[in-house]
Amino acid sequence: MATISDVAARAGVSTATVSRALNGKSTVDPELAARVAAAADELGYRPNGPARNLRKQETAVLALIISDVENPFFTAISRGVEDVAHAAGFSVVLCNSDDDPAKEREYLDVALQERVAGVLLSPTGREEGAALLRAHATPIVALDRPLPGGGDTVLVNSGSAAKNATLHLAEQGYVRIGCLTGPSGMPTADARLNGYREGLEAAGLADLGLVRHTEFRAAGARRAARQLLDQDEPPDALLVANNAMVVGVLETLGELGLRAGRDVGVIAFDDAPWATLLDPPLSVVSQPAYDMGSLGAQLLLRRIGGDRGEPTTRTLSAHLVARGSTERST
Amino acid sequence: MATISDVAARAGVSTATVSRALNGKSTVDPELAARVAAAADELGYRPNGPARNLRKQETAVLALIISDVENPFFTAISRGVEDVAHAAGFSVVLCNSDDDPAKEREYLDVALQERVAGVLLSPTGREEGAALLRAHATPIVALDRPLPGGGDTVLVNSGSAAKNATLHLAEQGYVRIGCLTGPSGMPTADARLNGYREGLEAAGLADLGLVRHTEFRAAGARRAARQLLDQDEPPDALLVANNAMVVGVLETLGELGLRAGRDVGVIAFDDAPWATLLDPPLSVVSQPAYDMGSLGAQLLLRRIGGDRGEPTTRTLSAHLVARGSTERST
DNA sequence: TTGTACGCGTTATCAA
DNA sequence: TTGATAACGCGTACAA
Repeated sequence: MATISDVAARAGVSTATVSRALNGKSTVDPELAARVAAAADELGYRPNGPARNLRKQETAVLALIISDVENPFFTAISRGVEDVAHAAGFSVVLCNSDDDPAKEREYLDVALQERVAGVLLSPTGREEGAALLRAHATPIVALDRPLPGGGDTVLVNSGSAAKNATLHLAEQGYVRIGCLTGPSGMPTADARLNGYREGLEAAGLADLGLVRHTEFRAAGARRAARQLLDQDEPPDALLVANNAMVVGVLETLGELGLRAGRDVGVIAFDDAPWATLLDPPLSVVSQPAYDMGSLGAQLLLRRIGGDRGEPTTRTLSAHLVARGSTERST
Repeated sequence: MATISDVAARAGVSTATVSRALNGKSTVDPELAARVAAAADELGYRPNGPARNLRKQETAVLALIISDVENPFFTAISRGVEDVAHAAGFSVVLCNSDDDPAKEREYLDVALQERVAGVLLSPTGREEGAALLRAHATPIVALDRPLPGGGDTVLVNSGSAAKNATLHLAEQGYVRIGCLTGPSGMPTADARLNGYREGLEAAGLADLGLVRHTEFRAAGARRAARQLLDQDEPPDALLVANNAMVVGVLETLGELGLRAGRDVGVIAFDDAPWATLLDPPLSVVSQPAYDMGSLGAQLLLRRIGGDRGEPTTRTLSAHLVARGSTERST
């Protein structure tokens, strides 16, 4: 592949002039610049990225470490990140941690090694990973979940949204409200559970212990829902902590011949295009995932740009979308 | 950040020895190797990726250029790619082309500039992009859509799957079968349309011109479905070319008070977790997206490994999953 | 305004 | 087995 000296030779100038011309420095004779441009074009010259990165001691690459691209919540985040990054001339390397601390750590190592300009991380839990990055002065922004040691963070008010959702269920007349949340120890799972409990209390409802922890997936939720609903005194409503899980819950309802809304109130985190297609339509807590991604990327780019201000935490608002699955009369 | 010479100084050896020790060359005294490892550990040393890439004239990075990560079909592909790449020690940079040739071209430029080891591309259409890569000897694998100039490709038999889906509708007693497909000129859209026409013919049904082209999104499909169904002689069944579009179609059915299956048979490309939650459950043509990704990555890695064999095209099979939305009696 | 020459951090070659 | 040294391709300080 053609190098800068090939271009220089062809244009009859020095490599320095080529570099200057191609990088748009003003201090270059227009005629020479034209010759250089022509030569570069003819040779199909592309600056060698690694060489340039080495020389400049910086890259235009962001690492985005999330649990799973197949989760619509995270794909929306990643789309927000990508759009902002791309507009600023940055590339994004995407990493699936599968919520596995070891995998997360591994990707952080790669990010460090490749000298990425910054990292967007949805932390699996209590990490020493954060310290790792800080020690190497690589800017980092936490998404969706806080970073143990602090730092720039973009969150959603999961807890209060869960509380509101619980209150909404209570207002609709449900009295035995249960909750399916994620693995205990995972911040979002815990926040939603706490919000749920606050909601029960605020509504004056007793906590009947109708709670199950499971991984954030349909299969686990299916089992958990089955357990809860097979009890002697089953819940008459469920707050479900994410989109994948509610699929399992609704399947289980179907198997048991129960109808969402009428028999069991259902509300879940994360809206989806298909939520309105269900019968009854699914009530949800809609999270601004795309905005989280784009805001996080903006924060990160500011740091990369040299901002040394205090760490900021931005908390975005989820909002409740009431549909038929939380109406008894449905 | 610590460099290799820092480590060398601390361990009291030369940089060459450090390099050898850290890269596990056998020709290094165990005791020295231990000293090096200790020094590297104490300094928190990470080899400088760009420097190494420059020196080795190769990177362990794959570029994946798809139209949109928010499309579940492509996220499944990207997950397949990522898993295989990661297992082989490669990173993946993810790019959303939005089916815009200009954006695709831009990303190809970046990929070339960063000297990625290879590219996985879902081509927007008739490209000169392929030629670009070939000219620079960067291995490329086309996913889901063929590359104009040929080359390694992983496809799905969209066309025959569409034909089967059409035959299935005909067998179920539908006689005025329409088709909503993607933009004309896009290979998958055209293949599905052609398959649909073959299906009509094989079933002995007249082609009534019940075809609409739209972008692969819900909004376009909504308008198109409305147009078709508002006709004097509307279709009694629809073959829909993807998952996002069928959301628009089903919404439109709902607005018009029509029931899938009973009033209008519906079958769409791409299965989804929520397809069975609908009433009636949605019949689909299920595509092996994850496998496409992982197979594509394997093909690419083989090329990167130096395989100079003939270009291969692998065509995977989609399969029909009949559910309630293609049953008149539902 | 242009050119020469150095160094970014590694790995690979060659002698020792 | 080890060390000195030369690249890899680029950007930039300095000299012209």
